[in-house]
Amino acid sequence: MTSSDKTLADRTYRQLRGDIVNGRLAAGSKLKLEGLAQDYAVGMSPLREALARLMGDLLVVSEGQRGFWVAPLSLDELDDVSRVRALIETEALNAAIRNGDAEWEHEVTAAFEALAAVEEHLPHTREPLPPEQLEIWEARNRAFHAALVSAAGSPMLIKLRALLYQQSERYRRVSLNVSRGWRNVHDEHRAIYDATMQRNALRACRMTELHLARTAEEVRKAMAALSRDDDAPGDKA
Amino acid sequence: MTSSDKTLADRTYRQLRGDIVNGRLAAGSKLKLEGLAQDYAVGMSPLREALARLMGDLLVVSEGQRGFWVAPLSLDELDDVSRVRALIETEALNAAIRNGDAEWEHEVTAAFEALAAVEEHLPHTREPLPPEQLEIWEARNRAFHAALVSAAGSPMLIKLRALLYQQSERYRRVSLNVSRGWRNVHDEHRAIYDATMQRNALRACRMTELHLARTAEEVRKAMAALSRDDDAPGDKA
DNA sequence: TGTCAATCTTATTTCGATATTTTTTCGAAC
DNA sequence: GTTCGAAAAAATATCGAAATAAGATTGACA
Repeated sequence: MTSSDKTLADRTYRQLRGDIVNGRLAAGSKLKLEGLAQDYAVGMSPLREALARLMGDLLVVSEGQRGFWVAPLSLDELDDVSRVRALIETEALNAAIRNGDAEWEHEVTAAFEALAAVEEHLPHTREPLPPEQLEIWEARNRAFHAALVSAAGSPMLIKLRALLYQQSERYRRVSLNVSRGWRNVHDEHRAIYDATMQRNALRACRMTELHLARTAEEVRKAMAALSRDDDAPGDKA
Repeated sequence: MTSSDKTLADRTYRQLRGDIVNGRLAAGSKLKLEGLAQDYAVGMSPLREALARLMGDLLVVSEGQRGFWVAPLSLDELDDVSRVRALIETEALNAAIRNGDAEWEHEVTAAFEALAAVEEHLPHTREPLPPEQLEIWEARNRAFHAALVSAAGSPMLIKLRALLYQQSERYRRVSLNVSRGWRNVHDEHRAIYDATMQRNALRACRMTELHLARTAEEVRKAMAALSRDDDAPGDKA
């Protein structure tokens, strides 16, 4: 859509990726090729190509002659992803604080202010965020975290960080659908931003770890609640 | 071939991956689809699927309607990959030393001894290793490093480690074709092994870092020599 | 020398044929 | 009457080949 969609396979890859990350395609569900080909209006070849690429992003799994599934989510994997993400993200942030120049500071500031504009009047109530505002917040949150590490000077670190961020985002979306309102995520972002601008790498990394750990904890609660609901689905059969 | 080749796309993926990692398909070279389809005796569909998956492994790059290339190698990327690999690998080794049980110790020991059996009568001369012995050494080196971290208890860490190992292997293969004989790589492996068995995580990680840094240094020299040769290819035009 | 158009090469995609897995049906045994 | 298993049927994944469309190249013309 927005960026380089030179081929149908490209476009389909991006669409599928979005639909998996935001949960429109449920975790663990079977991806029936014929249905997908219809929904996305493509033939088998570009579709399979897109799915093959998504395997590399750890968003899709496949089994021999049996087809493709959306990669499942689990509490164990949530822990795993969160911990590895903290490792990568702090390493990258540390490097960025060492290497970042004035332009980087400017970009981080712009990203932070854009994010702050959304976060400052976030509902403290327990009503769920309207979908389109959620999309805006997701986009700016992603942009802020990406901007922070953009000066790390390590393409590999940045690639891995993006991979792990995307994994985390899948989990986070689960919790946002169940969430009892927003914790003070904005304060956490501000703490990271301030420490970064002061070039206090140690503090910036600690704040990042805290931020990731709290997010993971929130997701963990939401997922635990969900799986309890699955076990005891109430009255309706 | 050996493992799960349930589909043609699978087999082609593995074959291509091997041919890229061991350098049979040169870094940066164009992957002409028709030619590959002939060489690997497959149609377009499985071939493209395999290439799409290789993009996720960072072994292949593609550009819009222009096709596929073997991902290029560069000195900058070598540094980048080596550093990130050290980060991931030490983190994983540290966790493995914390978590590893007796079975893990046994597996590591078996892998080390298999590797040692090859390394102990490695030529100290400057003759290049015969290809089939090189393959054996590569396989056992890979198995040893994989065994070390296998008890890390973090699937994600292990996945990323495998990705980075594969990247490093591409670079290492370059240097082995130019190499002036083997440095005492066996002593380095033994040092890592001994520290690991003593559950001395700090020392094991330091030895690993040293091992990776030395390997990277060797590759760097080889690549620098190669690119000098490219610039001044001698008499022949 | 630069630009445009015709042509050729190559990547991309569609579509239909084939092979595999899953489900259903039917029958026999317990 | 129920359970188990085999065989047929349906659904689905995989693959190859031909059609399409995009990009690169060449050569004529200005």
